[in-house]
Amino acid sequence: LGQYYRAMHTAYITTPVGVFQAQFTSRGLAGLDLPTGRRVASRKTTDAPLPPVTQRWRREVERALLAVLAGRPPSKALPLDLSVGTPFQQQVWATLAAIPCGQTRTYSQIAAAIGRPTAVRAVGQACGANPIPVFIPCHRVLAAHGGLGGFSAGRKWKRLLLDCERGG
DNA sequence: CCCTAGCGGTGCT
DNA sequence: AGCACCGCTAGGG
Repeated sequence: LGQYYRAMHTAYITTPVGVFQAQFTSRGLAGLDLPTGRRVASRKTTDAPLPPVTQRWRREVERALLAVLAGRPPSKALPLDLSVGTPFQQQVWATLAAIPCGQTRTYSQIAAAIGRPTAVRAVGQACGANPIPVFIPCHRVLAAHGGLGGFSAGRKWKRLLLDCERGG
């Protein structure tokens, strides 16, 4: 398996809706920060030098992000590093990753899917701890009775991502 | 619509 | 050990 470097490399990815910030470890994409209104225009967006593998991953993430925002599912799976989570969180995140594009689930359904039907609120917390939004699609999890539910980067982003996937 | 009680994982002390 | 968070939910005004 080789050595595992937890140290992160940061890369900035510019899109029509703002500048995303990606963190990479030696295993792949480990974190994605969505644009926060104030960072969009003025913040520095120049990457420090990246190792060649990371440069390639950066291009893949950029391509995938632009595809998602254009309403198309990404063509290839990205290397994701989800090693930071607890076992419970990793179960939740794996279940999120299995929700097909264009579909949604409720927090209760996720809880049932991992065999903890009453841990609904903990599922919500695990969704909030998801370090790779968009690609671990926590935005596809909605509240039980038609509510949008929360989103760590703000409900505005949740709606935008859902609109991208619904509109086609 | 609101409010409330109950829920379970996580992190801090 | 205890305790205060939370992207929740079902039930009842």
